[in-house]
Amino acid sequence: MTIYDISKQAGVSIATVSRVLNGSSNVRPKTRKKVLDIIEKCGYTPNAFARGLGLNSMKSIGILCADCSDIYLAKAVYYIEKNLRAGGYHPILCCTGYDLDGKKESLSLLLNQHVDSLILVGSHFIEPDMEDNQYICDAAGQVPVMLLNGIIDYPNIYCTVCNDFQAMKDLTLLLLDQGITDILYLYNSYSYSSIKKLNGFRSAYEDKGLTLSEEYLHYYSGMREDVEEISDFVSQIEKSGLSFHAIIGAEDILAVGAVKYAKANGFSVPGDFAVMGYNNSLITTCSEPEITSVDNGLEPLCTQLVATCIGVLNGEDLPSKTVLPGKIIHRASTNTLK
Amino acid sequence: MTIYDISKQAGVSIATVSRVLNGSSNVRPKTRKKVLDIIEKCGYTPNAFARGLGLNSMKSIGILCADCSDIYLAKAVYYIEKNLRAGGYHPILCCTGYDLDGKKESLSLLLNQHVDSLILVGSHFIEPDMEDNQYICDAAGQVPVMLLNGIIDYPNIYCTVCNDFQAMKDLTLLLLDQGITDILYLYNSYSYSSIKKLNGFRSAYEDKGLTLSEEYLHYYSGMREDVEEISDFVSQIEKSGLSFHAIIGAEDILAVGAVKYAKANGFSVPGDFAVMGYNNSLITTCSEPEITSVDNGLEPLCTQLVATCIGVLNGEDLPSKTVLPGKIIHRASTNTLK
DNA sequence: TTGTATGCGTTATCAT
DNA sequence: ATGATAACGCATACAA
Repeated sequence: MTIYDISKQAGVSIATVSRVLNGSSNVRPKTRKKVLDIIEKCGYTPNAFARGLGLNSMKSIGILCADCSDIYLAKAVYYIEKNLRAGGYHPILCCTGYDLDGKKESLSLLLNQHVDSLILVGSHFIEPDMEDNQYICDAAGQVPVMLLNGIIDYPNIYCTVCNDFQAMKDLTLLLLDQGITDILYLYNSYSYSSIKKLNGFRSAYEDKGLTLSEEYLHYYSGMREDVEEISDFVSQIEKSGLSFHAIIGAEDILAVGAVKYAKANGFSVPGDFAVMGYNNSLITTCSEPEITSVDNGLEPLCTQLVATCIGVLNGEDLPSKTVLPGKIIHRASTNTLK
Repeated sequence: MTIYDISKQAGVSIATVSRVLNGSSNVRPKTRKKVLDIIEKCGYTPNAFARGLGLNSMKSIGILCADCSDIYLAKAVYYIEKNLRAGGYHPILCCTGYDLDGKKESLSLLLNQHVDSLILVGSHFIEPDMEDNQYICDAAGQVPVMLLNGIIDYPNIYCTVCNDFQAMKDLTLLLLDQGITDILYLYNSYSYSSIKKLNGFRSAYEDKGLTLSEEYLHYYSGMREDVEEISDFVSQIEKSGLSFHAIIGAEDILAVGAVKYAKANGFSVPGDFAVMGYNNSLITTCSEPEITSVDNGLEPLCTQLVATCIGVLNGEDLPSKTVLPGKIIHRASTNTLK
């Protein structure tokens, strides 16, 4: 069933059928109806490949994410997918893994598929060494590139980010304002966001005229989702002689591990120390007590990103950087709700 | 940059370039090298749309899932994506939502994109009323359809499922064998898997010659991921006068809610009652105590499914139904580890 | 082993 | 308002 079959049955040329299909105004209403009726009757749909060849686009968008089974990235993919679909685009998903080579290869794979645009989900895509981001800039030479929670200042690259710096700073200030200044800070990544958060943490101390001792900063390099291992990690830190009255995890899972540590060692949260997480994911409410966390507004972030993406594809001139605020969600692991 | 440019530069015809590109053996090594060198030099890659038009395939596969932000479905999508990529296929993701119309529309969308095959992720796709599954059978008329954790007996539909019946039965027997027979069973779906699990639960009682009172079966219809609401739900049941010494959640989140209920009301788990979940997802270890759960072998399930998918596309004759076993993971919420 | 010619199903540019 | 026809870039049957 092709456009020729329809044109024959309708007694018109394929050009007219094509016009009807694409909503061209230059078609007599009567002709349009006749053609539409036949299309309906035959259940005809245009061949997407041929259409793609002609238009040089299949309205497909490549979504790159390190690991779509990650609870946070999965949510991002979900919102992005929904918005893209609503805009008439087809998302092609590619989970790249966390290493650079995998990302490069995935990106090239999608470019070969002739996607209309690329969406890079998560700050993990921005490497500290700018040279390692060159492949992204190169890609931007072919199609517009959207970054979620990452910044690269380059033509045809559009960034949508949460103000993680400010959110983490506010979170920290909540504790400092209560006089809690010995805060154990746990992080597990050197990604763009992670660095922003750490800077926010530092900045809170500066604002209060306090000096932050580096020994309170601890990088966890174990299994991402192994709560037990994280708990042990905290235990090690405590045994090394460090004392603290709060723990901030740069990601929720670290905070969950901190609560586990408390339970395992008979400490009370927030009695003996407060615990805070980041991302406001489901696991903050699975924990006991539930964990105060930052909602970084993933949904509006994704909505904004896709709007920019589609806008750019439509030739609109849009700002290359959008920053949205985070929001602190108070729960029982802290005494911050006043 | 097209195949014509390459052919000119190499001084051969486009047919030869095409042969080189597609690994045809009938090319003189010298010619092949010359062509490959030029391709390399120019960084040429064939146009995917034109290729798709000619071959009537872009090696793309539609992945349908109700909600890829669901912790379990996200993992499934992850494994499936990985295996498809490894097989040289491109996954087009479509989150359908849980209602039938959304599923139908999504499926038709992907079919219009001319995917080579469809993968339906999760038992939610199988409606109790077989008539409602007709659109899936219709789709199977066009491309092979793969079902993860669902069964439809129909030509060109291939099913890969976990033996949820047996796994839930085994889980229940662990309790019955300990003399715990008043088990509160929580479920939140009437999907294919959910029914299988419930049947497994019932069957365990039958095997032991016990009669199961229907008042122990409770359907939770609230927000999927609202732990607080689930906790309240259990509280209501208890207040209605039902007494129990174990709670089985047909999904982990229900078990997490059960543990919350215990904490909120001063009960000890597993002292006052045991708690069991299903899916062995991350949240079982975020809970305190950690929750005994069934690992339904999602990774091997997905690997098997994709292997079948690619096999079928290659014309192999493969079984239309594969059943893999689940595995109980013992944790502190039960006294079952002997 | 290599080249020629045709088809794949559209869209778009001309004419009419 | 409508029709004829040329791209679009590749694969492939057929010739040589």
